[in-house]
Amino acid sequence: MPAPSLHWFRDDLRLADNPALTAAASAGPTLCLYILDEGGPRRPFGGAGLWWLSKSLKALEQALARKGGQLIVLRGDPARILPRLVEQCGIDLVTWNRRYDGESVVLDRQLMADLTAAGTTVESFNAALLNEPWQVTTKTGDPMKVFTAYWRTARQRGEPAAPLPPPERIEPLKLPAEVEALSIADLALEPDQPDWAGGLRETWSPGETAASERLGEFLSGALGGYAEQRDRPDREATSRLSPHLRFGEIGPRQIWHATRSAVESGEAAGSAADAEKFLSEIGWREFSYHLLFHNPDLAKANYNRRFDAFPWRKDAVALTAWQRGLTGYPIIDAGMRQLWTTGWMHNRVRMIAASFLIKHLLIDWRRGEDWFWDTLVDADPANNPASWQWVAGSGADASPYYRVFNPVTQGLKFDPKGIYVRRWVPEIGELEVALIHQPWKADAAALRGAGIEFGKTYPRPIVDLDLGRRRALDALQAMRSA
DNA sequence: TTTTGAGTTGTTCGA
DNA sequence: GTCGAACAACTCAAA
Repeated sequence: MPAPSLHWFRDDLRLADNPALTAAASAGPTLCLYILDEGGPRRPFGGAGLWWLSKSLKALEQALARKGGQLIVLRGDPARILPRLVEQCGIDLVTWNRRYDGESVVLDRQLMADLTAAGTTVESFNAALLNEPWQVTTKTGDPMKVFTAYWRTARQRGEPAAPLPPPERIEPLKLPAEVEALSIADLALEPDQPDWAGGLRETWSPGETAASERLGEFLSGALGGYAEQRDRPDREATSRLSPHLRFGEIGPRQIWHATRSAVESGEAAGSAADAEKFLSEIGWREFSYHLLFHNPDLAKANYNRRFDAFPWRKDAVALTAWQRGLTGYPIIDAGMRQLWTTGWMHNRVRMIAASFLIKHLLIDWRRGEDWFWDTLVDADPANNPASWQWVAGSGADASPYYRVFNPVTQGLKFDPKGIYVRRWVPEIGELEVALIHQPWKADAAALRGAGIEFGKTYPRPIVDLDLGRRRALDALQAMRSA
């Protein structure tokens, strides 16, 4: 007896390895629903995230249509929309894939209770993680707090399940006339006036198909040498899968198995060591979700509460200079402009830029986390706060306090020829390699030759590195003795 | 309960 | 130019 079912898409905008969609589609005619969550307690998407979402929903709509299905889009508060829709459409089965941020956990739990009480079956699944956050524990059953121990324990649980194929066919459920579905364009997710998304369009292809192609290209290309090259922002040495993962256009089980089989069959360019390094990055994503689930206020509160006494500075001028890529430190300015233009920043540069804001400028990590949340296409409720707290030293597995990245040293080490800087900070591009990461050391002739006038074409450094470093170490001392 | 070894991503100094 | 040590002390995980 076919049961009218509803699959609620959230952070799982794909057909393959989507257990909740598969369950709904095999039960009977299926209403495929996306709700733009507005006005509820959940953290709203940033601008870059909304852009990606609009493209990803379009790709999902087309993919569903190829299977006979239809994407229904609504906007508003899911807690109000979903129960009414279930009643209006006579739905017997509601499915979704689980989310792990505190607000979503509360909302989903409440919805499950309400719908179940009203006589609807609700089934939730795991599409986002290799391991549920509660499945990896210490011997005493506590959440893990150290990455290496976490990842070792997670690995000992065995291979992740094999990914599911997409449903062969999705029978659409006819909507009653009183339900007014929107088009994706109605959501007005893309920037209009001004249209700042040109760099995003040039850089990215959202959607499940593109995600799968990206993984394939990575495995047969940049995976070779990944362990060594992944820190080089001047090269195409990373997977660039992060926004696809963020929106669930691809899942970690698919990545895991594709990587393993590509290496074993010899199709991949990389060694087993490269694959291990890459998969451990997936492990960091898992660890971040583990931390978020067990610490729902991860984006708001210091994981290590001793940092509540940290003497942050308020400095709107410096914060703006950092956001706009006008700090006078080329590697940082390059990263911040790459972020603004493409919605993405190389991970190594994220660490350098974050360390600079937190330590040299002494600005609260939450200001930086907010900015990344708004501008990153991969802004993730777990990865973003966990990584910022890690750099700040307030997070799990925190770095020693004296680990203050020097933007010149880091630039010379990871962008040795200045290729990355020249690409994003072209106004100093004529400087020779020795000066490209420290233009203030150029003499008058070199500056004239490169067409640089400090304060006009490019800023002087907004803070002295030695002063900034000492001030950061002093601040940590002050916090410790507070 | 106590003890012990270990812990993503660095910088600077001085030999 | 290269290399090792110091940086200062804390928490976690497991035996």
